[in-house]
Amino acid sequence: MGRGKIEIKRIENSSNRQVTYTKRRNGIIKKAKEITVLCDAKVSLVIFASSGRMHEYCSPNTTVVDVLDKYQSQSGQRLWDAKHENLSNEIDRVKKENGDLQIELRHLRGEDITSLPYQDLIRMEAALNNGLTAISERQMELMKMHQKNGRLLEEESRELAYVFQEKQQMAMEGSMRAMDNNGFAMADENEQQMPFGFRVQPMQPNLQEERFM
Amino acid sequence: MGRGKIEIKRIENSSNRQVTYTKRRNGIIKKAKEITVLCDAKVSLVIFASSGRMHEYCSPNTTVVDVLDKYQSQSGQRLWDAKHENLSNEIDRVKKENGDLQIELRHLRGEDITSLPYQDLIRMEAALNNGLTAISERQMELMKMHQKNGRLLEEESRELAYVFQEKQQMAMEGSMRAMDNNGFAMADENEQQMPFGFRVQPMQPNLQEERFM
DNA sequence: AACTATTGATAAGG
DNA sequence: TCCTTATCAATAGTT
Repeated sequence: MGRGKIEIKRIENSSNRQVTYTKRRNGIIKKAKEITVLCDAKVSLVIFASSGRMHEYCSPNTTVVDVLDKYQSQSGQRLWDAKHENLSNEIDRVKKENGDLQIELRHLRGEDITSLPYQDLIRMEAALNNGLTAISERQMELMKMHQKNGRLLEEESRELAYVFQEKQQMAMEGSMRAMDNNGFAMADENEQQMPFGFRVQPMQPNLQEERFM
Repeated sequence: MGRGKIEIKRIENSSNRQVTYTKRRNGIIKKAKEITVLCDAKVSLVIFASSGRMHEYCSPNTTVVDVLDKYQSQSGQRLWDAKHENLSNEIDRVKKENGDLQIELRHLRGEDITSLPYQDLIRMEAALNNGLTAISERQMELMKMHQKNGRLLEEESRELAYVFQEKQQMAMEGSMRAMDNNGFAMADENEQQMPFGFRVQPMQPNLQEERFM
């Protein structure tokens, strides 16, 4: 289709090749558009020149993704499953990590601990005590700061006293309750000692602590 | 190019459309092959008939995936990303959840708490106390079971006693230390009360507790 | 599916 | 790069 017949083999002359590429690329794209309209077809066409430049055609009302989804399902080839798999694996991994963290948190909150071995209970107790120590010290710090700043007003002082009293009260009750509930008979020589420290019952922070900050 | 000119619009006659589709599809694929050879181009061509049947052409030594990877990088369009946006979003979500859980755990362990408001400290203290109560009670249970099973041997009994004594000792020391360290002067009317409960220092589970399980 | 008149695409040249 | 145009290729309608 031209001034002379040509053999279908690589055009060695670079500029001729470039010209032919442009002409034929336009031709193919035109044909693609025509078959789309004439025959109700869906076409996805991507062409790269040897230079690397890209041109594409995709039927209207479609995306390359749509076409390739259908392509994938019909060809049986997996186009993006490999990529997909990586992401899925990472999700699974992070979700598992998430689950472990949740379980750890639940255990630290005293939930679902009946299945834990004694050893773990000891470890958790240590960790919890550790955390409580740090928090208590931090609370102390905060209050010292308040005092130094002279912002501990008369009213606040009374509220603080109330909070402490409350805490102490709860701690006592908690200890009593623990004894009652467990009804554990100590060995003779340790009868008067309270095992595992004095535990307070959890409290709701519905008091005026907010006013300290 | 035929016995008569045709308008480029949908061919209403179904069998005509089917015939034209086949002819033109072959034509396009032939052109694609030719430009591949003549011009060193890479082509990915996927065509769907309105019937749903698919035909494709892809340059030799290439895959559709290769071509579309290049397509994606050059077009700036997101081919896979669109597919994977949901997955990516989920990863982000789960990772964030993960981070939050990690932070919560660190806080409960007493780490990075200096930035926390007083209110949160109170809440955490409550949660930790809650957990300790549950764990203590569970430890009690386990020991009662041991006793009932008659498996609390003479030696174990002595070890148990030792452990309790140790705990009690540490609790006392912890309280003293807390007072010393904080040096917090209580309001007059609360002088004799210990704020925030008695905190024991963390302990290492290096004793003989393991033998209980 | 094959044929062929006709249009369309394009190679080479300007 | 774009236009021209002779020539070849694709294909519409027919058989």
